[in-house]
Amino acid sequence: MAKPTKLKSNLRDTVAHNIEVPASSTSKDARALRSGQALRAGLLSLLERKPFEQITVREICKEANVHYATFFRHHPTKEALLDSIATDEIAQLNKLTLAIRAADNYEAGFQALCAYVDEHRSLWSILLNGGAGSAMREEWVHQSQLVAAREKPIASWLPTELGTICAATWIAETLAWWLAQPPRAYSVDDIAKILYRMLATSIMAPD
Amino acid sequence: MAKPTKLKSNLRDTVAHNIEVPASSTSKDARALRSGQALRAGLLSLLERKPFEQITVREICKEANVHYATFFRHHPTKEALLDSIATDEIAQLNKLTLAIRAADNYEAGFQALCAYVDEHRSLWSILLNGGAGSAMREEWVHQSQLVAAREKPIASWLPTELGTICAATWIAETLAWWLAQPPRAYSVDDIAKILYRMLATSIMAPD
Amino acid sequence: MAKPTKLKSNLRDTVAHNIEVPASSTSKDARALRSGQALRAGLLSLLERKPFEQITVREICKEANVHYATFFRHHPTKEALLDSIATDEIAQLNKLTLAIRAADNYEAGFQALCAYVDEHRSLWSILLNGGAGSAMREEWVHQSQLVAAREKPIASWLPTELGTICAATWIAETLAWWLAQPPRAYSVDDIAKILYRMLATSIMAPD
Amino acid sequence: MAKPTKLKSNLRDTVAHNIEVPASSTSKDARALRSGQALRAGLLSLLERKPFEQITVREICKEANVHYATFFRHHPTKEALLDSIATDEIAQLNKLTLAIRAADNYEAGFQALCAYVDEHRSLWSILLNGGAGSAMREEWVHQSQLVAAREKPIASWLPTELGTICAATWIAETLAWWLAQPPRAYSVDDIAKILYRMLATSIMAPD
DNA sequence: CTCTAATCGAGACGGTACGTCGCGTCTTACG
DNA sequence: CGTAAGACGCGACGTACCGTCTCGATTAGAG
Repeated sequence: MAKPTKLKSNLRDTVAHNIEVPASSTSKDARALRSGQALRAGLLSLLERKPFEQITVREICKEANVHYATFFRHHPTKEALLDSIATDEIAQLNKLTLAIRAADNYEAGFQALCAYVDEHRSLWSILLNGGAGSAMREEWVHQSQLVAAREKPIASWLPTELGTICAATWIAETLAWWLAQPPRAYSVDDIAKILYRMLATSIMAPD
Repeated sequence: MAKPTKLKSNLRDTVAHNIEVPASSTSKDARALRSGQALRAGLLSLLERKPFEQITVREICKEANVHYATFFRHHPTKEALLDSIATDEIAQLNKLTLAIRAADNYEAGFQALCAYVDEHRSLWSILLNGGAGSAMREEWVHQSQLVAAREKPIASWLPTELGTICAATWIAETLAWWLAQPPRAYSVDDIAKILYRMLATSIMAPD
Repeated sequence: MAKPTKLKSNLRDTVAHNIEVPASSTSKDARALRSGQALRAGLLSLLERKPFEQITVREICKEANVHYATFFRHHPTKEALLDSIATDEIAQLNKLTLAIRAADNYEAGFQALCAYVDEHRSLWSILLNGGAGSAMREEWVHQSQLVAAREKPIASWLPTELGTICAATWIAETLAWWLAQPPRAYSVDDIAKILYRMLATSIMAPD
Repeated sequence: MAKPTKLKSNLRDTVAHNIEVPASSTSKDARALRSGQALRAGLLSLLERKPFEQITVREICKEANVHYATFFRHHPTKEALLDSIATDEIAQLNKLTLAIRAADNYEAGFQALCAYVDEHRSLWSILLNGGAGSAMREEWVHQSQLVAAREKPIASWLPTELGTICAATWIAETLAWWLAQPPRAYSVDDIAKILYRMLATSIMAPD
């Protein structure tokens, strides 16, 4: 059954837009770059204050000082903008997440993951605890599924797909909780240890 | 930070409606009951086919054969309707979920939980995997937090709040995954065992 | 070849509107009537000041104190509104115009025509000399053609079709010119005589 | 009262353009000439198929294989382009039209007029019966008025101004009708005779 | 036969109007 | 005389052209 607000899904569902070709990636015009970045910043700024669904394209444009029509020259819909913001970071993070399994040293992997998030604390705080939290979680699980599909299962007692879901969900939720705590309540080490212990004793536990 | 699509939050955010007093709870009129149930059934029916945000009040009314204006005599908004559908079931389920901790026999607790869901398979399939999945998950976690706040922590190495989040999320995700599988692929027993193994050895484990 | 701004043609060209059924004719709601009349008056008022093509639906609505979306609940396009204003009057006038040929007394026919226009001087002043002048002329010729097609030709030296065009055009142009003159510069009688002399001795003259 | 789509009026109404100086007249560059001619041809080609108002600057450019921005280096607006196409021809034709009154031999004058139009049949077919028909008629009457203002009236029973309007309108309508007929249905001679007979027996008739 | 300046293609951008859609309120007229 | 039907104001949606404005890349035509 369709996950409603999944970013990728929404992206795929968008009908053809006849306007102009979105210039998101290939543009070399300095103006286009400035507009694109302003829109990103504008959306992130709004996500600190209100849920994504209540954010209007017009609001993003006003926040970014970019004309309404210009928005659609960059992104076919506001979901696409959120996705283009999120995809890079999620992919980056997912790389670390999945690297954990490949590495011999799980603990070091979690350590790297948490350190990375800590370095981009404000951004990830918005992404996970801001107005797009649930969309981000879904996208996270989705991307994890894609990557995990190419790996071999771990615990035989736990269906691979479900295992991936739980692992991804667990990491995302933990990080979200962490970022919602007072600044220095928990160190990178603390969280890495929690993550490790939880996964090692449950999902990754041998049969 | 605000959870965006949380049902209760949305409910609380609704501004005053000058129309008539919502008849959802206090009404004794037979017609009002019939309308209320028709609206519930209508929304559930639509949730099987499309995401909640894309469902229109007018659609619900058409599905329920209820006049548009009548909808607002029962619920101030469509979120309120979804909430009124979900709250009861979630509370019911949450009672079972939390009862697991109280019970001496964890496995029996999970068994009861899964059996209950299995009995209401089609409803829960819609709620968890239908168009309101993410809202349901958030509401679930939210209610779990409320209940768990009154209990005493278990594992000292795991912050209580995070433990609750993890337990609620994992159960919800596991059930959602289960309900998305082919009808009889996994038995009530299978899922209960998985849940037990996942949770009992980690969250509920002593320090 | 297609007459571009012909009102009827534009009407026919309009694609399907999915909004709600236009309530122009059958509505009994007092509010709908008030909106409809306000829109008519608004357009006429604007036509005194600027060409039809430069008039915007939004302007009409502002002038009429009617919401933009409401416009389309009455008319699929601004051309349709103009048409619904014009058709009645043109048909009325055309009846008189064509009646001239049927009557024994041409002069009396022209007299009646001019008297009618004089009675609705301000309206016709707007229609013929306002911002919709050329559209009105084209519609006039068009309707004349339709009616004349059912009559038998008069002067053999002049192709019927061309004769009709000429008659309709001349009458329209003469009336337009008349209405543009200072109020009492020419009497109803003067114009009736001019029309009679122009048309009776040429178009209606036998071979 | 303002004639709405009159080309000259539209031209006069255009606000200052800060772009570059229009190269239409003063340019000697071969490239500029080529662009200018391509735009003229493009507009005429489109006018065969659709009304002027529905033609887009971008369409003209695509038709002419000229870049959009280049259009404005030649003409401030599409009306200006149409005007620059039409003015020459109308002036040419008007010269012949007015020459009729000066010449002793009216019939020869009409003959010359019709012959000229016949020679440029395809162009005038577009101008009069194409998508800019009504604008052309209005411009025609307008120019006729300007020239006629310097002449002395003919028939005392007919106000000069109205006489000019009717004459110009009559000629324009007749030519338009002629050009809309099958290629060789009416000869140059036929039309010249019709024009002559109509005007001689009505507008030009002595008191 | 350069080289300088005019011309052009490409396209991002701010604007304004379009017509559609769903919302929630509120009036009516009907049964 | 209460309720359905639905007109209405509202405001966001996404599209379409508009005309302005950099930019480089050519390509004349004057020195």
